Amino acid sequence: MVFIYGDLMYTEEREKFEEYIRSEGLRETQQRVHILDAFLDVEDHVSVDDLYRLLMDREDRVGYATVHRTMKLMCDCGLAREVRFDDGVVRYEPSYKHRHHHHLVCTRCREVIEFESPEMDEGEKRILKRYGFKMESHRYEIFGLCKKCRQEIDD
Amino acid sequence: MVFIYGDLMYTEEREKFEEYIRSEGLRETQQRVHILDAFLDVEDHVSVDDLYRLLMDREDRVGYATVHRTMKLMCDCGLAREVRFDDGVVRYEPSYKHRHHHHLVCTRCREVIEFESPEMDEGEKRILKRYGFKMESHRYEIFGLCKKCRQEIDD
DNA sequence: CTAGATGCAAAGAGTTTGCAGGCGC
DNA sequence: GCGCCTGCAAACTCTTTGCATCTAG
Repeated sequence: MVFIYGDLMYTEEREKFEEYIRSEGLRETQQRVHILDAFLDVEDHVSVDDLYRLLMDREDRVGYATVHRTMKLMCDCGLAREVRFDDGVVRYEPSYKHRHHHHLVCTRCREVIEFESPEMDEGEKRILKRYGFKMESHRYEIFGLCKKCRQEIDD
Repeated sequence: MVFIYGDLMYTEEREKFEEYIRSEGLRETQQRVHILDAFLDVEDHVSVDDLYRLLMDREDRVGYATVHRTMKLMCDCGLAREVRFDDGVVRYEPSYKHRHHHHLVCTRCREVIEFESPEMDEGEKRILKRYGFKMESHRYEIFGLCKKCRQEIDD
């Protein structure tokens, strides 16, 4: 995907964002736009700190608290989704048009691989039925060594 | 299970603990024993704060930091396991002789139901193979409404 | 006796909040 | 211009650490 800095890309996401802003009577501020752009550029699981640094590098000045507040807003409008791995830091991943998936997290190089598994979704349905549980969200994370790290360790 | 306060129960766990203490050249202090007993009594997913309060109620005086340090120790010796749900607090669950399982977490009453699912374990194996990933640990959590809460909401 | 353990308090790390001033609309 | 938003700093929450003191072995 070609990287274009600024407002040219992510038309659909921008529309969804603006629609939400309008429907809630909120305001489309420069900061919110910059944070959204940065978030969509990254295509990864980013912490508030990651985003803040990126924005500083781009000289889009924002406060730390604003990044926090804005990412919550992005979750509310369906563009982002919270993810927590095992280090106690909240990360965000794109949610719009991203199917729900799970994660393989390498404990050595910290790479995150996303996967889907229809057979596991089946198993899940059965569990929900068995316990009469109504799912709102779920997460499945496998921690361990990725292929590359396994090979490097064996050397 | 009959509740007996103090040192009479959990013989196997105590042995495992003492064996670990010995093998590492550590010390079997009153605090460690009290914390272990409290932890095993609870039979639930407890935070350090939960344990600390319980110990205060029992008038087993310990410091907050000691509970933290001791629960890490319990993880090292295989008697406890860390769990993180979606609120950023580390909880611990018994690990010894408890098969690995997953969690249904009710977002309304905070009840935690444990489940196992062989068919999902199968799916998992396939995923690991596909990505050449070596699993060290995993977790699967489903958040939503438990049966009881669903019914209460419908009323 | 003496290393390891404890308890306290202070420091960290991440997140949230209160409020004066700024800026969309 | 009104009211939401921002940025800062301070408050909060949970966890970790430094250090004098205590204690198990």
